[in-house]
Amino acid sequence: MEEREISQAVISRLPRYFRYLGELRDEGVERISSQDLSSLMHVTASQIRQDFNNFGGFGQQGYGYNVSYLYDEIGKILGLDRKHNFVIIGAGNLGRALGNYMNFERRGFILRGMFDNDPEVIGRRVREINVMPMEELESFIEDNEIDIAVLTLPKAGARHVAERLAKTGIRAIWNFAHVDLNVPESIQVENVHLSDSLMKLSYNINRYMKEQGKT
Amino acid sequence: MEEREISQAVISRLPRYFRYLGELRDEGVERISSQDLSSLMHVTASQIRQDFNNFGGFGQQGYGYNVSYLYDEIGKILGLDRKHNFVIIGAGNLGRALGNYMNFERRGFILRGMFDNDPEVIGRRVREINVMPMEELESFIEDNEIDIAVLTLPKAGARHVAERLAKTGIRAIWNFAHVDLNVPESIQVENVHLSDSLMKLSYNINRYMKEQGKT
DNA sequence: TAGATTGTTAATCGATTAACAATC
DNA sequence: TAGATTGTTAATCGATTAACAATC
Repeated sequence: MEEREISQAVISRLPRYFRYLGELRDEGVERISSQDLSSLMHVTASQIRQDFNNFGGFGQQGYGYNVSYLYDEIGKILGLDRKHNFVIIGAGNLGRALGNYMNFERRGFILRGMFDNDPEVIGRRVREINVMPMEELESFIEDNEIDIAVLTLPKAGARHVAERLAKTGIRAIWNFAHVDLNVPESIQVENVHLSDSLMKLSYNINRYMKEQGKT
Repeated sequence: MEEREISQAVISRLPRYFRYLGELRDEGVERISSQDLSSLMHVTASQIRQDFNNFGGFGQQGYGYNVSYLYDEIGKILGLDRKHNFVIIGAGNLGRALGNYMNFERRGFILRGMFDNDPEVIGRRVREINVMPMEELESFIEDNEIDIAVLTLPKAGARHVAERLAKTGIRAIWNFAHVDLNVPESIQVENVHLSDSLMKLSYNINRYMKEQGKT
């Protein structure tokens, strides 16, 4: 039924719907029309209906969408009804910050281990997790059914680690390093290139200043 | 000359070009054709030429593009030839991690201050910066020509702080909080919604598993 | 039943790719 | 000059929006 290939443009919008529906649900709102949701989220009602219909009809004519039901369904589509074990590779500032961030747990993402090759850092505790040496990476992944590896280390290291990961049973890499990784198709990669994001911001600051200067 | 409105799709690709060109330059590569760059970056040569031509002709027929020149030009387009002072609001794990990250400085983004309202955290040092109380935010922004505010605090706080920021001379917000901010057009907002990114990853893991199960 | 609002088809818009003339 | 490769126009593709019949 839901076999058509869904475009990544649609996928990228799902978490935002999920966020808004969660807030509506918490406020006790029971139902919402695409029209009302559209003015709340500043997107067109048409897009909302198209997006939801990629996954089958979640609404009801004349009524709209049941907030709580829709929230749950989108959660399922996003796979948030499952548990995912993850490890963090690179226990520097960013790695430790992500390790300490508890909200991922709420969504079913469970931190199982952290790795680093700096003797200074190995053995340190982040919550109840000990930072382990890189040698133990592969065996730990196998033994603990790890799905996701979070890469928070410098460029060169990231490329190398990605190659090691490609040989394990890992399913996905959440990549914070400033490189594009080259891994088999079976491993999903999601990049968070913070400096790219900052550069976009920088561009837009400049653009706005120029526009003002001109008009 | 470069007055046409450039689409955000193009802008989003610029940092990636910049990254590849920087690496080529560091490797001593002097020139590159759109064809060669295209196979390196796994995009079409046509797209590369279209993208660059949004900003005027950077290449030369029969020759290609001068790597170092193109790198500099894209840097300028992104506004990386200027200095931007920034503050971090929310000195939790993520805020401190970003504060400690030195690479932003290399691109002209200079950390000037950090703020929090938790007495536990106020006064702590991150590099040479003292975490200040929230009361001092507005005056500090005025006195130190702050361009960018990085928001690394919980939802509710973020919305409130964004309102306060809207009344200052700030130019941009780099928003790590899981809310959409409502600020005047004159303030550029770039969102880094980490949990959205993680959900996308989760979706793609699931999708791949389903595809495998079927075929 | 009448009114509301979805699900879905058709129209539009924008972004990507292909093709090729211009030119170094 | 001949070959290479850009800059740019035209064609295609995909995503968004509009419109409306289906239906609760």
